[in-house]
Amino acid sequence: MEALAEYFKVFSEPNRLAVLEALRGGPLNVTAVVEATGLSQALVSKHLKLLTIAGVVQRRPEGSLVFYEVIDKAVFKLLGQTEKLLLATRRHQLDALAAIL
Amino acid sequence: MEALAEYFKVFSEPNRLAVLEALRGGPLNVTAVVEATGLSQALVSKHLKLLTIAGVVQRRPEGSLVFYEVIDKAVFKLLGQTEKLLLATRRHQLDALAAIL
DNA sequence: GCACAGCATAACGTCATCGTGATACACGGT
DNA sequence: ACCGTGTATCACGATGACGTTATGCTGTGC
Repeated sequence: MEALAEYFKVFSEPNRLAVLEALRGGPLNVTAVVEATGLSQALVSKHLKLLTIAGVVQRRPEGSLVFYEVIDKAVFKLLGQTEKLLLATRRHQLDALAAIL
Repeated sequence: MEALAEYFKVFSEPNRLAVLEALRGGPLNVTAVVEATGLSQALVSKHLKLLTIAGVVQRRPEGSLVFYEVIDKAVFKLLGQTEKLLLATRRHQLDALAAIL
């Protein structure tokens, strides 16, 4: 339960999700992620480190560049399913609201 | 993306997950959740409020008691799948470690 | 109408996380 | 060996979340 909450925390940050999303198409180096997301370099570096430690992403130095890659693309499936549940939840809320009004 | 991160944040707290877990079997009133989790009453109340606002849980006063119930049990599916992915991730990490040693 | 149980909220201290700006480090090219 | 690009890290301030203790509120039974 502890560990599960920690894992969820990894995905509970908009900028971190943006970084992940940038990596959906395949490996990118840090600067490319910076350009794709519009975030500061320091911030991207931090988030990538976190994602690496979390085991979501893999670090691969290549010459003077450092490429990052999503290890298990199933994370994107998780993101998708979570979004789906989120939408269903919003529907329920609207239904509940409609039942009152 | 914003909203998705917020939604993930709902599940990124051990005690909140414990509260959810307590509700897996069906509706419970606050005191019952307190007993099931061992958390303080005030804390349980807060987490339940959060879960309610998030649309995960539904509040239903019944006499002097207040029952809470998980609206869409699909959340438990989400928890399960996330845990599965977490385990797979751990496996990858161990594999990577083994490849080095 | 009172007392009590159940639940919610307020106020507070504490701690973690986020983002930034500045700086250090690593590598390749010249 | 030096410079520039790319990346990581540090130090800092700000913000927000969590948990506790204490107090309020609501409904029930006497």
